[in-house]
Amino acid sequence: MATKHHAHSHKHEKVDAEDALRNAGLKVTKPRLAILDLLASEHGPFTPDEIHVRVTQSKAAGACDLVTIYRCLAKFEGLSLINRCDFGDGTVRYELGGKDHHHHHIICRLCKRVDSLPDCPVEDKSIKLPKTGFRNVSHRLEFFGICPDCYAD
Amino acid sequence: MATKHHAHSHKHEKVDAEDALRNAGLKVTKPRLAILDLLASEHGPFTPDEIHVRVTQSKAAGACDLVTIYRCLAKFEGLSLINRCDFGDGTVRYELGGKDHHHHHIICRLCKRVDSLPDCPVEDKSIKLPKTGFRNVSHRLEFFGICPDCYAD
DNA sequence: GCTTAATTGCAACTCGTTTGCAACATCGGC
DNA sequence: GCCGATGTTGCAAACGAGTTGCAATTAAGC
Ligand SMILES: [Mn+2]
Ligand SMILES: [Mn+2]
Ligand SMILES: [Zn+2]
Ligand SMILES: [Zn+2]
Repeated sequence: MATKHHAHSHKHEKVDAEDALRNAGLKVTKPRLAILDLLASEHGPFTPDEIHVRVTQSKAAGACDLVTIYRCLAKFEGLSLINRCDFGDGTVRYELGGKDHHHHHIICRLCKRVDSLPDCPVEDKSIKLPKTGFRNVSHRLEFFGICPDCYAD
Repeated sequence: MATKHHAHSHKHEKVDAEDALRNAGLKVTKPRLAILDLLASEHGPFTPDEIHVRVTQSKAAGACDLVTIYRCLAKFEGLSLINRCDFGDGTVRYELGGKDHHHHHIICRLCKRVDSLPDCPVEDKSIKLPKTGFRNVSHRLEFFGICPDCYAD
């Protein structure tokens, strides 16, 4: 259930991103491919600024404006191509996402390192949510602590 | 375990807030009392702006600057007198807090109403946190949904 | 190729929050 | 009660992530 190949393409790494854009009804542009390629190659999550720096430095796409990064990310998020993470530190972060990529993170309070937690404890253990009368309930859950590297003092 | 009375005070409603400030080593000022009184009388949580409006309108304390609200809230939070809530909507909120006031919220995506959930499912059910090697782990958990009032269409 | 609609760059803007600094109020000591 | 040291406040200016208007550019369909 992956890796569909275009008959005439020689750039295999980009086929997935191109397909994703075409399927979403978006035009295939250099900045968009570069963003999707970055997020596919590193889990992140990355801030728009970090994405901008990396995309601009990458040979693939020449420099592009930060505004373009913001606008692409907004589009991608609206189409559920990526997930937005908010760790409450004044900037947002993005990682590749979609339906079945729901997961959570643990962030080191000192070095800010972000680890992804593979399982969602809310879904897994069917935590008893107090009956609130709310419908269509989703959740946001993040953990904070001191990572092994940082408590080696 | 509450309601210590100052021998000479006639303003009984303010004794708690005054004690809290004195115990924290902070000077007792009108804006600080007004903020603590507000948070003691309504659960909130409130944005700094909302606090500013209510404090300024309250007869108790004359107008004070928004900057003062921010500075008081920062001090209070540092001393764990209040808790900061971040619902990811571009502004922060505060409610009375401290050690044993840990709880979570469910926010309506439409009308933005905030309900407090009395129990913490993470602590209650000792959710098996994947062994991350992190120490001193805390968490942030919020729920989002459509409240009963809003899905009456 | 040509047309049209989407995308981009640039500059200006928004808005929550922070900071510098001088005026001021609180508190402990007298 | 007054006084001085220290903490607190108001005002204005700055900050920074994110947004918006608009003209120039480019991808996509024919
Ligand atoms: Mn992740
Ligand atoms: Mn609450
Ligand atoms: Zn989850
Ligand atoms: Zn909890």
